[in-house]
Amino acid sequence: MNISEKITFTDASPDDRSLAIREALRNAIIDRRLAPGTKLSESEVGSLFDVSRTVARAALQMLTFEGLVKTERNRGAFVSNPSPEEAKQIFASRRLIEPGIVAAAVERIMPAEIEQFRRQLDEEARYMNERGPAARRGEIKASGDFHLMLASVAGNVILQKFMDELVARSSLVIALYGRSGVSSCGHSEHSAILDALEKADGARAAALMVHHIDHIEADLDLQLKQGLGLRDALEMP
Amino acid sequence: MNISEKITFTDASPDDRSLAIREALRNAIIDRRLAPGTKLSESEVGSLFDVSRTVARAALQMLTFEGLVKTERNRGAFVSNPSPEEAKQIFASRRLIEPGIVAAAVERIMPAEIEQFRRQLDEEARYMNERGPAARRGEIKASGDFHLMLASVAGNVILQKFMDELVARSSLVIALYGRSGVSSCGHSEHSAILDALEKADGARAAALMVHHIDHIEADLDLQLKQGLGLRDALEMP
DNA sequence: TGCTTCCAGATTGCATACGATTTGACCAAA
DNA sequence: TTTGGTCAAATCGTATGCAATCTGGAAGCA
Repeated sequence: MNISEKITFTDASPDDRSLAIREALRNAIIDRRLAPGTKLSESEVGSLFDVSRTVARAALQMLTFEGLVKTERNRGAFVSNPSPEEAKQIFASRRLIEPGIVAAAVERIMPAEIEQFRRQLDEEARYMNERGPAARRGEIKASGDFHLMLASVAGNVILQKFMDELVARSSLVIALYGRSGVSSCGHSEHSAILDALEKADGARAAALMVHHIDHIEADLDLQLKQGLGLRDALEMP
Repeated sequence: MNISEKITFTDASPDDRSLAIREALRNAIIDRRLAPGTKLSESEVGSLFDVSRTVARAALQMLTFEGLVKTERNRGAFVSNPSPEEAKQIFASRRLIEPGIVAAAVERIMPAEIEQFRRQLDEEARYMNERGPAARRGEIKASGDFHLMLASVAGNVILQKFMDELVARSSLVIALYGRSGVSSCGHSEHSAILDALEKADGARAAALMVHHIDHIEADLDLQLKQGLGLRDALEMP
């Protein structure tokens, strides 16, 4: 395992260390530092973060709930290896939820937040112009953060949680099935959405969002993709 | 605590007992046998189900993730006491998701499933005509099950999980803020939705669903409601 | 060689032990 | 009566130990 970002526990999180571990693993997964299928053994995670198996286990359980990790009884936890079917469902869910989110965001967004979005887009652009895997990771992360910021502005905590899950799982899917790594048109589309937001044009923003999701999904190669996991293949009648 | 429905572990669930406990507690909560605010101590839950705190804790953690239980550090777990604000967000989420679910269900529903829905509606009607708290509980449960069946037919596992959470939390909200207990018009509206489904009229089914959700929410009294919990009141700036 | 059997190592599932934190009661003082 | 302080009981957070299960490879047999 290769989790460089060691956590200083006493620092940011005086309590609930399992939550911090969950966050660290989450970041590692959506950053692709942990590849799908990687085994996450309780003792290994525990010793990496200097905690007992108990708390490592709690973190893994949380990730399992989010769908980022799959656990098999008596075998352990593995980074999820979403099937094409799963991928389609993830994007179907997003197509359903995100237009509503931008519509809500239009009603509530404040000038200061628009400014924040602009800065976010600048960061996206910076990563886009850089080369190398680190920049790619940064780009994926930043792109996801755009959607999460929207959810945050929309002001519905429940939808925000759903989006947290959907965006994270999308990152996994893109890592697995992405043709070009990141759809390069993503940035300009984000930009267009923000423009519509600024003009308080909810209908347009929602429509743009649907197209945006379509484009992301269109950049995937969801045709059975040789692998399929072999184990999953047999479980699928 | 008053959980009559003792589980026979070795029976239905050879594995993962925490999952069974979660299910039992879930049912107790959405059936209102466990009132909002009730403390769910780890040791108590554990001894009730004849398991150690470890597995009881896991069950409570799952329920916390679903929003049915709130845990405070070093204090324990309590049945959620959703605020009016939370309630509004729950229904806003449902208004966003459920129309899409019925639309998807229209595309995939099979005759056998329609038959199943009819039986479900019959059961709803039976409870509706009975009197007494047990019938009320049955009615709430059956009414929620209708929505869950729809999600199941829609065939999107992720949305199904979201709906699981939303329906369960809705039950809690109705228990807390429901004016008439159950909106009596619910049954006929379910019936109308099913008719539209049968005629494969997706647009109409979706529209009916939105109205249905509106009606459920309209039956709630979400005006601050005296209580507010005192503790929550201070945490809310 | 190829196939089956069996055992050792590793890992999880679960229970329990111990320290830390909170709570509520009791008692004293104003 | 009310306020404030101290302490014991209860409960949670976490580590660890043991049994059950799975895996992989070595040995045995055809």
